[in-house]
Amino acid sequence: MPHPSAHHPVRIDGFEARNRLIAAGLKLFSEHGFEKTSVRALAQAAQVNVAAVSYYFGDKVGLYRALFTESMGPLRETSFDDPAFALDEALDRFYGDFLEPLKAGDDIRMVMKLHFREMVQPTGAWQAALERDVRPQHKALLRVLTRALGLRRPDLDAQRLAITIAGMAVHVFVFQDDVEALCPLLLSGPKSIDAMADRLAGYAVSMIEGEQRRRAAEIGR
Amino acid sequence: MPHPSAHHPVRIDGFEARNRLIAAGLKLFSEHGFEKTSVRALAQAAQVNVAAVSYYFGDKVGLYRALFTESMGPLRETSFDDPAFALDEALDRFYGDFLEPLKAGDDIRMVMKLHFREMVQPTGAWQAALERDVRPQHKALLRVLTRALGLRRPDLDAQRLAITIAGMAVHVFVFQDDVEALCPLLLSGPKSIDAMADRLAGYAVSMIEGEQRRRAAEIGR
DNA sequence: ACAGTAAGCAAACGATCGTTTAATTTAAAA
DNA sequence: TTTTAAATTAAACGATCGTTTGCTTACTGT
Repeated sequence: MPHPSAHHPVRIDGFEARNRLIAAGLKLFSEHGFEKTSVRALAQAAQVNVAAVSYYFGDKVGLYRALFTESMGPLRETSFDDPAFALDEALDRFYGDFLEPLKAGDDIRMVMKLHFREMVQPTGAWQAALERDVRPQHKALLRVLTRALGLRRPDLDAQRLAITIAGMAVHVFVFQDDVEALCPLLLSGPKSIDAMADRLAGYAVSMIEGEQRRRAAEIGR
Repeated sequence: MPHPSAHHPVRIDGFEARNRLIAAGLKLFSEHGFEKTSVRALAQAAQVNVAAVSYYFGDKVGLYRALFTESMGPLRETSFDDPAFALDEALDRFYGDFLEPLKAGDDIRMVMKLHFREMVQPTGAWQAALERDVRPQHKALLRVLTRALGLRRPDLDAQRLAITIAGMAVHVFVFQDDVEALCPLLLSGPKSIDAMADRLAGYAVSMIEGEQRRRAAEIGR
């Protein structure tokens, strides 16, 4: 009775229950977290039997891992660190790409919420995603910054800048709900999100220019 | 057999077990979250009987609420928005005050971790703390910004700035572990934290100056 | 010394959890 | 139609959860 993902099943309609479980898991896990979502609640939301979870995914964490990896879709190509880009162009692309999923439907928003929930409550699935998705983006950003600051290798202050600039993008996702509660107009609709990405890029440019001045002044004295 | 917090108990040594439970709860809740921390694990860590939790706090969430409010200590006076301060002074104080708890012992760090964990996994205790602690800080920050931008009332772009500037401080707390994993030197020791607060204030100043220029250019065209 | 009360404890309670079992239904292959 | 295996189901499993129950211990005040 192993779940059929190993030896490909013949039946097609059986995957409908599987898909419904994925959808229900995405909704419930992102809403209430992994621990507070019971298998029975998942089954009820997906309108399947309780046993379907272990039947299709082995166990509860199997379902979690499956929707965590499957629902993320293909990894977007990141190329904002192309030396051909000016600094503001690169940052425009960085924030534009980063916040773009926010404009899509609720599904992707739930996936994002799941991911960033994992950062605070690591269940193990995050570590893999971090190494594969976040680390390259961070290193690319660090490359852009070292170039902008005229460094050969990133130093501690370049790291501080990179962490902060990336953190501004992350912040929009993580505290999405709080932000919307505080100021609903700030992230409503694609227009507002584009504007936010625009502003964030502007902020980052200002920060980098300020850092350039700070370094110049520090060398001067 | 109601827990003695209502009718103040006479015995003193009984509070030792209570204090140990608070300490253990602070540690375990901040490490593993509320759901994944069992009452038995709490009792074992505090070296008390399982029944002690309901004896002293009524139930598990009673312990949680108690340590959530008690361990936070007296609310710090926030006065960074004094009009007498220059912009950079105000922001220095803002980030300095905000990050100062990071320099203290592990206890306060755990309290902070608890608080920001609540933001992602609200258990209800957060909403009260948000209205009482965060909202005033945010409004004060907004006051500083409207003054710096020469506005009469905060507009959408001022809100964007405020959210981002505050978010940079929050980010340090929430992703403290990830940041330390990525670059251990960035937040180790009071010196590094002071430096981080210093840089963040500088970033914020740069952002605000950039925003001033952006507004001037927008009016110009 | 003795009564009164807070504190501490082992044990058990009922509920819910994730998971498994065994039997039945369904539908494609023979 | 018969066969075969996947899909689905109700029921139960063992474990763990938060909490409660009596009972014993230790201390205080009269």
